[in-house]
Amino acid sequence: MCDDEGVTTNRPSLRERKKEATREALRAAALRLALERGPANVRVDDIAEAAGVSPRTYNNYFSSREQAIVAAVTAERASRVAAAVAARPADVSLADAIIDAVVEQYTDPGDDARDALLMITTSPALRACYADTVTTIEGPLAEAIAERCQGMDRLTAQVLSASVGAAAKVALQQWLHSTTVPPSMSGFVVPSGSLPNLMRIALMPLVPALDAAAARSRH
Amino acid sequence: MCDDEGVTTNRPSLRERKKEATREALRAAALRLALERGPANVRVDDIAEAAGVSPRTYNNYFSSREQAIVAAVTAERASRVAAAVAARPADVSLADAIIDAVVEQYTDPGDDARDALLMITTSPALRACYADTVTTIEGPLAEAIAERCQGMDRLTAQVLSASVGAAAKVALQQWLHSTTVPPSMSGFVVPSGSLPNLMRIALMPLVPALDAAAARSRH
DNA sequence: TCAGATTCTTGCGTGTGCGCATTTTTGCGC
DNA sequence: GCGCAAAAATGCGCACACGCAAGAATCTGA
Repeated sequence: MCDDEGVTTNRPSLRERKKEATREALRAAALRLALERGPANVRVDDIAEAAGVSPRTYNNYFSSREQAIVAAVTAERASRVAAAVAARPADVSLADAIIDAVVEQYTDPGDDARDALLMITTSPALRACYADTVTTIEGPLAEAIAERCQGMDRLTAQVLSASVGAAAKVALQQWLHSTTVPPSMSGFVVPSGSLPNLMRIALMPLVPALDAAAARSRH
Repeated sequence: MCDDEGVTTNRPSLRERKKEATREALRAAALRLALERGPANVRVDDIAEAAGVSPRTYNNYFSSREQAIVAAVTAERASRVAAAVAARPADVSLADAIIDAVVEQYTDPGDDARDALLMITTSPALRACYADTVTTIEGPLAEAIAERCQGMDRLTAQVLSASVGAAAKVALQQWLHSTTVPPSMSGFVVPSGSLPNLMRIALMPLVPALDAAAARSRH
């Protein structure tokens, strides 16, 4: 009786909901503890305990200690990039759609993630882990590209999305590096400024490739 | 007396020679043991002992257990790619120079590395580690690109080399995946054939970007 | 030749990643 | 409601990555 399921919620079967709940709990706990005590003073046991699960379970969700912390900030960036690309009207070029979508995800989060970013930039281990998260967009982005350019073969879509991810990673590393070595050497260029700007500049060299592939896909 | 040093050998100061020697010893020992017993039955202690160093020293050279094994095959691929790009005459396009140089490094090694590759494709952990080695070319390749196109800014060179690395990685993963799932599903495309062919195809979408950047660098 | 400064090696201890087998939870058909 | 299959959580144990500090080897300059 009182079996109210599937009416308002369409798919997430209870099992997947709990799964996502614990994942979220781990993310939140990891971020909170890391902000409180500093990243170095947080053991996985602490995170697991704070999330109310076994330490072993933690590694069923995250394969490294830092992953949970950065995941709290990264979360569903990948799917949002893909969705943003798909949401762009069909008359804007593929390159513009992708660049805007990617840059959009890295514009000042403003909210509480501000100090989290600061912490990430401080810890080398977190920096590396954070830079690696850009590669997660490659899968969904490849799908979005293939969806937008019907004639394009799968491999090209994958290569393009991987290149976009690589460019974004370069920009991210450049930005992380510039923020950590403020006034010392590196006296040559570093016109960085804001991350969105830097990322937009980094993606520029790929525009010809995206345009050509898009044109080719339309015969 | 009888101090015969520095005459024939120009620089590698004893210290660096020993360093490279132990690194090579670790590579060789790792590969040999992995081929004999299978990758799963090799502990880092075994490799260290076979190379005549402490287990702790192993991690001063390689940060993961698989790294030493794949390093035996990968070795100096990165510097050879850069050298190959630099060696191409100045009248061939940047895109052709890079594609030929990259593809060249992944053409059938033929020699004893043949069965090593087979072993790598068999073990998932080694596959992942092997796919990651392509990113090592990005640094040297970026330098080679910047060297060839003097007017190009550093960031563009980095983005292009990172994109090339990403494309190569996609090709490699596709190839590794195709060789492990021979007759099952995946019934749609997979025109792979040989790795060099696949890699050449994967790099094609980047040609417009490379051409445009090269043209722009020459004003 | 020798003393001091680098750099590499090593042992130790801690925290981590993960395979495996077991127990608990969830989903589903009756 | 009930029992069974699938999947997740857990406990256990081993091997690994790495920081730290002491010791040995190498480089430097006099």
